[in-house]
Amino acid sequence: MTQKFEFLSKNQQIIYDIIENAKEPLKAYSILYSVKKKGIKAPPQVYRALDRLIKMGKIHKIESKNAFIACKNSNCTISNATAFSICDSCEAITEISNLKLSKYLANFQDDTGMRYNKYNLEFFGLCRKCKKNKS
Amino acid sequence: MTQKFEFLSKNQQIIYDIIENAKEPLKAYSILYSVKKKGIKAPPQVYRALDRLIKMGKIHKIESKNAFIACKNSNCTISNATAFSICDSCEAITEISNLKLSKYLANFQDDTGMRYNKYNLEFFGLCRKCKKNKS
DNA sequence: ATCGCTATGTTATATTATAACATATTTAAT
DNA sequence: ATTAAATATGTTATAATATAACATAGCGAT
Ligand SMILES: [Zn+2]
Ligand SMILES: [Zn+2]
Ligand SMILES: [Zn+2]
Ligand SMILES: [Zn+2]
Repeated sequence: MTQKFEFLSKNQQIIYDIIENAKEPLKAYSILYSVKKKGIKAPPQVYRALDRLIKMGKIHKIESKNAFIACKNSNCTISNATAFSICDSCEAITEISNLKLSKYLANFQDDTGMRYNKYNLEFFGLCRKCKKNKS
Repeated sequence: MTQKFEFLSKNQQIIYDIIENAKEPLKAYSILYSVKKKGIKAPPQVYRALDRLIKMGKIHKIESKNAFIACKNSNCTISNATAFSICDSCEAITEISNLKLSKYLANFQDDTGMRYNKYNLEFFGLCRKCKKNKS
């Protein structure tokens, strides 16, 4: 297992498990609802865990959806370079793990010469299934 | 003037003018506050205008900041391909208009062969000024 | 044992965004 | 000009997302 030596606190572990086992990105309040039975009762508890999991690179936030997804990409445990594929029809979301793309973007500098240490890219289109259904 | 032949309704024009003249991206409720004197009183009026301006490509939403910025990039009046540079320190935000980048991303296909008709990219780093101030 | 740091618990509130419905205005067809 | 459809606006209420502020608990290092 590519298990990094990073400990999760109790709440962090509870919340990570839920996100990790979900089939789709989860919203903060849906997470809150799921963890009520585990004793986590209030939004700050959820948001604090989310913040830390993001900083650790264990999860990412899909900004255009306000939803959280577990990182399946052992490369980006630093959470500073993320790319997602989002289907406009069924909302299926997957993390893109493409070395050429990440290299291209990590090395990108704009016309003023500014360099970046972090990026987030969200692609939208129709996934295979939805494209088929339309044709 | 590269004035496109697209009419803005009264509220759309009021709200576009404010965003266009702002030095930085504006939040919806700060726009609402600014336009109270023009008779726009409620959030839905602002959000509706924002939605339509976005669809027209006249403005873009900075997803990571929930803020709205006028498009200065005559290319992207279709709003389907956006890239921004965001300074982590002073929050300066500018739209990146780089032909190589936009071509690369428009033609990108992931490992499953999926193609995209829209993307949004947000780069983070330190702008020139902030980098200087740190050194 | 005490200090400093991190995590947690809790209440209240701030911020962002939409639902739902009524009315008005514009556009296009008859 | 009359009507119908489509678009835009006005209005109230509420939903959804996120943070402030403060109190308490746990834990590791000196
Ligand atoms: Zn990842
Ligand atoms: Zn799909
Ligand atoms: Zn633009
Ligand atoms: Zn700066």
